[in-house]
This record gives sequence, C-alpha cells and structure tokens, in this order.
Amino acid sequence: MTLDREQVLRSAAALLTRKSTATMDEVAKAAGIGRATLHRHFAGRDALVKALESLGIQEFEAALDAARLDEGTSEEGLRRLIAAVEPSAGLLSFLVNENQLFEGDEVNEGWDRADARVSAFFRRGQERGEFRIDLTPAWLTEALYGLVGTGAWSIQAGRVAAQDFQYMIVELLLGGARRSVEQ
Amino acid sequence: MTLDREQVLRSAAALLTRKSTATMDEVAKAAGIGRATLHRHFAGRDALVKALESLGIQEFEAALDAARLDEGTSEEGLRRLIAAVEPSAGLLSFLVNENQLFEGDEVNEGWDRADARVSAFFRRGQERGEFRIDLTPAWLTEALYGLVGTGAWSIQAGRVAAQDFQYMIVELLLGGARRSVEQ
DNA sequence: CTCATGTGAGACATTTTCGTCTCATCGAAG
DNA sequence: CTTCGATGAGACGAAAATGTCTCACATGAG
Repeated sequence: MTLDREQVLRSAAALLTRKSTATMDEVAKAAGIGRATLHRHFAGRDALVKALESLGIQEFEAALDAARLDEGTSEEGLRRLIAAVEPSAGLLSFLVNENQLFEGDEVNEGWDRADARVSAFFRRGQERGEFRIDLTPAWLTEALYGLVGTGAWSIQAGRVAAQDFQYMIVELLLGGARRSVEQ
Repeated sequence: MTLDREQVLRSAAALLTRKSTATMDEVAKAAGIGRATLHRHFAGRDALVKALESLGIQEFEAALDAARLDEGTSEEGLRRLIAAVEPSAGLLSFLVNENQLFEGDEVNEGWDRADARVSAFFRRGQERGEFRIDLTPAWLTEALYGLVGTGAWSIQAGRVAAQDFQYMIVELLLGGARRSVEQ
C-alpha cells in the first residue's frame, strides 16, 4: 500500500506541465490518490514543487553522469546525454518553465551546478574544434534545454513520434535544418 | 489617460511567463494599474488569457505575412520570419507553454492556421532540397517555437545578449552546433 | 485472527482570490 | 471653471483553495 512517492511526483509534473494552475485536489486525483494523502507527503504546493525540483535535478545530474560527457567525441557525448535524459524529459520540461517560482531567494545551486556542467561540455567541444564558436556555450545550453522540453511536449501532444525523440533533438541540435553538401 | 490595452497584455504575458500562478492583483500591479481597472477591461483570468492568445496569434500571423515566406530561398524566408517574430517572442513564449489551458474544447483555429503555414514552409523547403528530409515539418515547426521561446526566456534571464536573438536562433536552427567543413 | 499502519472520503475552519461595488481624484475637453 | 470619463484605492460578500482533522476501511505483519 505504501504510496509510490516518485510516481506521484511524475504524474504531478505531467499535470502541472499541461496546467500550471492545477489545484492540489487535481494533482491528487491525477495521481490517483486522495488529497489528504497528498498532503501527508507534501506539506503544500511549495513543498510539492520543491520536491519536483529536487527529483528533476537529481535525475538530470544522474543523466550527466551516465552520459560520460568527457569520453569520446563531443557528438557521442551529446547523443549519450540526450538518450540518458529522455526518461526525465517531461519532468525537466516542467522545471525549465517553472524554475522561477521561487523568486530570487534560492536559485537552487543544484541547477547552477548542472548548468555549469552542460556549459562546460559545449565549451570543451568548441575548444576541440567540434562545435562552432559563434554560438555561446550559454546559448547552446539553453537551446538544449529548450529542445528537450519541446520534444517532450511535442510527443505528449502527439505531434511527433515518441521513438524519434533522441534522433530529432540530436540531429537538429548538431546539424540544424539546412541540407548540407555532405548529406 | 486611456489605458493602453496592449501594454497591459504585454506586461501580463511577461509576468505570467515567469509566474504562471500569479493572481489578478499581481498582474494588475505588474501592469501598473489597479485591480479594478484590470477587471474593467478583462472580465476574469480566462478572458485575460484569451485576449493574450488573440494578440499573440494576431502578431504571429502578421509576422508570417511580413516574412514573405515564399519569396527567395527558404533560408532568407526563415531569417525574415525570426526577425519579424522577435518583438512578439515574449508573448509567444508564454502562449506556447500555456495553449493547453483550454482543455480540449476550443483549440483556437487561429493557432492551427499559423501552425499549418509554418509547417508548409518547412515542407516546401524540403521539396526544394533546401531542408533535410529526415526531420519532419511538424518537428521543425515545434523546434522553431521552442527555440524562439527559449531565446526570449534566455534574454529575459540575462543569460544571452538581446542583440544576438535572431542570429542565435537562425544559426542553430539552420546549421546546428556542429562545426562543419564549410565553415 | 488481531493489530498496526497507511489510505480515501469527507467535514471543517481558515485563508486566499475573485468579482462587484462605491467613492474620491485626476486630467482632458468644452 | 465646469463637466465628464476613466482611474486607483479600498470595502464587501462570494467562491475557491488550503490545511487540518476525524473516521471507516483495506492491507500486510505478526
């Protein structure tokens, strides 16, 4: 009977991604549990969002670890990262658009830490001559987040096939839409 | 004294993008007007969001017109589109992440219409051999939205320079991050 | 079986937000 | 100056959401 905390968080993220103004009652119903039970595990809406944030950061950092970004070429590292991040894409999509909820007070250093790792990865790729240098690492980092979020959203909306997630994101991020001579 | 309806909508979009659960009072304060005045112009939160949606679609369709997507190469058309869309990026960024607020009932055919135009543009580019055919028009359309939203967000957060908006988006969308031989 | 634990449903008071209202004020037009 | 229209501030009740509580029930352990 013990409730699956992580499962609750995932369905909450899925709902809040679609409807950010959802009620605690709606969140509970979406998770298939009672409002009282939801309250027993998360003191309130803020606590719920913080838990979502913690879970998202934890999973993202785990994905960064699993991707072994410093092994092989940058392209290989990026492909591994996108693959590792796919299961968390929905959750991350929510957090990317909601991480401003706690205004100013605590920016969550975990997010900064992950940001720094991704940014450093792109910078390293530039120094190696594998990534273009006219796009800043900061922008490439943001674009990566944006495309992962967009990908998750597009799949959920049924506009693109779920199996294409990794391919679409990696290919667009690496090669863009232009048809080049080498293809 | 007559209140600038559009200005109110813009500041509302800016606030709601950051904090989607903002109250009507916060929206009013952000716009520098009283809550009563806000209510005189928009019956309620739903009416406000619908007005935002209408304005966003109107501006996006105007941008599509201004971009003359069928003139010149696809790349030129895309550059014109991004340039034309820049002033509305903040508003569009909000709508992209909130267009699911009216669940199921009315998907707003204006949005579908705009979607179809963008999608057709990418398809045309593919038929001309200017865009790769292994990325679907639907995905390219979504990616365009995502990158525009991410660009607006990144600039607002101060992570990238405002003057780079067009360049960053167009270059990434067209050429990707990979450093190719021709560069 | 008996018990302990965790749960769902719902009641309840409190808090927040909403929608409407009044009234004083400001500024422009006449 | 006077009038008119729009606004800001705030009061007010209604509605919604929240947080806490009780209680019956189900499940698993002993």
